[in-house]
Amino acid sequence: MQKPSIPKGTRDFTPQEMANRNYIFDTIKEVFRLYGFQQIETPAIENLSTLMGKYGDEGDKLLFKVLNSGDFLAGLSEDELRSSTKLTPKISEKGLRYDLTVPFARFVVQNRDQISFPFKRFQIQPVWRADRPQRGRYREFYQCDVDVVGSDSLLNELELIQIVDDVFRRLKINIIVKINHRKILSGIAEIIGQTDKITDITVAIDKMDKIGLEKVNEELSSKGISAEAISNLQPILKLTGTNDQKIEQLRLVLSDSEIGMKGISELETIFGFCKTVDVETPIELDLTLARGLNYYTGAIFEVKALDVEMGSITGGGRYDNLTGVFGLEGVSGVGISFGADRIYDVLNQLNLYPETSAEQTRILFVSFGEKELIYCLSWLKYLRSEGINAEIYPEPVKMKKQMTYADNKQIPFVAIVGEIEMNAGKVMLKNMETGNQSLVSLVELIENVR
RNA sequence: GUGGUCCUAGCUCAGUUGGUUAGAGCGUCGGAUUGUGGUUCCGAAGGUCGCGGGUUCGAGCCCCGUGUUCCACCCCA
Repeated sequence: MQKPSIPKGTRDFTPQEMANRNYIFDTIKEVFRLYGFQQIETPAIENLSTLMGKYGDEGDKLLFKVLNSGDFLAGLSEDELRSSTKLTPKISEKGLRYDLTVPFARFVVQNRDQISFPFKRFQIQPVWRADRPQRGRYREFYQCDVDVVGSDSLLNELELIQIVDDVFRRLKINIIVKINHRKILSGIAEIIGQTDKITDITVAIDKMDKIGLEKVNEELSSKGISAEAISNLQPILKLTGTNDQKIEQLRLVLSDSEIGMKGISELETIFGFCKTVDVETPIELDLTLARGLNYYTGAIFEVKALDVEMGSITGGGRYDNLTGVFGLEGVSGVGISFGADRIYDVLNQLNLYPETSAEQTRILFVSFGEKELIYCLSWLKYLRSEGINAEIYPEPVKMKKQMTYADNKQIPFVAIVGEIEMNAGKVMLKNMETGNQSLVSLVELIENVR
């Protein structure tokens, strides 16, 4: 017999774990709806043509590809069989979704006749990445995306920040929102005369936190960025002070860059909005925040948990033309993605789950024979019609066994039914916590259990 | 993709310089208790020591390969 196992980076979830996970999903959903977002779903598999080339070379490598059906090797030449880059497109035309944003862009383009803009959607589904699993990193994990497309207004950015504030307040996780702007990063590249190196620059300074200033400079240098440019970059990397102070300093440095100044003014607007509505969560302008995905064009966000060592638990930003690659130009979008599994890890480490779980059985019927089982059925039906979670132990086995079942499932009430109870038209109701029990009628039962 | 690390019962882990028949706790099942769980006591089941090869009279222990776990890099939620 083989030992069963699951693929690396995937997990099973027990009933208790699912109760905890649903607490997260339900909280997030509730907040999303509060802001007027509507749920959609898209398929787990997409055409590879939809996915490839949207996440950079690295992303393409991390896509799970699905083998074609049938004799997929038929008619292939020697040459094609030997090169995996030539072979892959021949034998696989579908892949598992890598995130929810690109499938959403596809959805918008394909269903534009049924969508009125601005379109506010949320989507909670698993995504798959052929990454090496490690702490906070899985091959299958859930993202909870909220996006607004078809509106350039920075009020959307504000609402996303409010949603973040709201969700993590409800989950009782202390966070900091880091914010940056792609146009400011572009402005910086422009000022130091390295516009073509914008990706290398952002990737390098994204690591400031992790590897420090010196190593970042080394990496910049190894990417072929001149010593002069690196030296021009230093004041920006070392920016300190409040957000307002940082913006003042940036305004000086970027005064000759039109795009940079545009970014500054957008961020100022967003900060202004946040003050207007009193967002309490700390928000920090962090120029080292770059985010890998290259489709962002405006504000970019990232959320870090303050009390736990963990990668970002939420992230997103504005992308001006995501639908362009699918043939719909001029639709701007902004969105964020809550990493449900990392949030789950944070909650587990801090043990922040609420005491009560609504998914529990309230009362278990325990019986001694076939007649008693039948007697219980109408009671069960009535309790359920009253919205009380009730179940019956389906076999009249030894009482100890049935009681243990109730105990393990932490069911607070047990109704014991034998001949005495049946003859009286009642049940013996036992409170499992106190151990007290009494003979009760149906009406009394509901009063006690509810 | 690169480097390191872990793996012994369902779970958490002991296991001496390589030496007879591999242990414990928890959990499971049965009994003490024919209509009463969470406490207690007694008993039982449960293992190809990740897998494959090698060294040896003899391998859970040493060597090689491989898978997996966790960690770091790359990248990312």
